[in-house]
Amino acid sequence: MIDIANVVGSGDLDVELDIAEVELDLDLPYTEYDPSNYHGLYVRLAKGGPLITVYRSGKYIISGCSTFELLYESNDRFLTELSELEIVDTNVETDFTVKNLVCTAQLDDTVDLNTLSIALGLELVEYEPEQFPGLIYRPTDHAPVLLVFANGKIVITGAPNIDAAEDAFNHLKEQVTAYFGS
DNA sequence: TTTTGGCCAACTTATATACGGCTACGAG
DNA sequence: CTCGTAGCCGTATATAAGTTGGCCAAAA
Repeated sequence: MIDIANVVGSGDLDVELDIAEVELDLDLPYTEYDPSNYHGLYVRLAKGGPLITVYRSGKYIISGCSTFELLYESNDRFLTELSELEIVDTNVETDFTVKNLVCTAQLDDTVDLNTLSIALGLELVEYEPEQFPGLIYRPTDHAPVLLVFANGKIVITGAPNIDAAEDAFNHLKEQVTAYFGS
């Protein structure tokens, strides 16, 4: 079983924006625009909620969602706010899509990461415990990258959808089972 | 030699994971 | 004063975005 920690999506409003003005027009309590720090406008619809980063080009990113539902709901609310200000049409098509999923999972047992490096194939693994305690695994036939920790905890990142994340995790489990036995 | 252009990389955000190092604070 | 602990930072991963700065080379 894997859990979603973060979902990231992006879309395109297809209009050039004066983001300083957009910040004023939105009149929301949790926005931030500091070009000396970063050129994107940060918008949160709720305190501590998902972050929407808006660019001059009209492209935007939503990150920090723990569910797909929250991601799409945030997108809808954001577009509603913008259409109420007549910045975009009510039925604007932004081609909003999920770009990255960060998930966590757990192996049944602890793992010796040095042994696992050999089992997975040294050319697909990065493991430098003095630099970072997790083993980094980039499977050949799976898009996600997996971080494996000695206590059996796993982080799966870079998946475009939940199936890709699950497939990558199942692949890792098969490798572990095949090499270490069940 | 100086200026200009092009290219690439870092920057920022969220998030889980965990380890070493550092700072700060409280207690003995 | 010293020791222990707690909390935070940097280490690394992916991804979208656009700007900016650095570096190198070529032209003036």
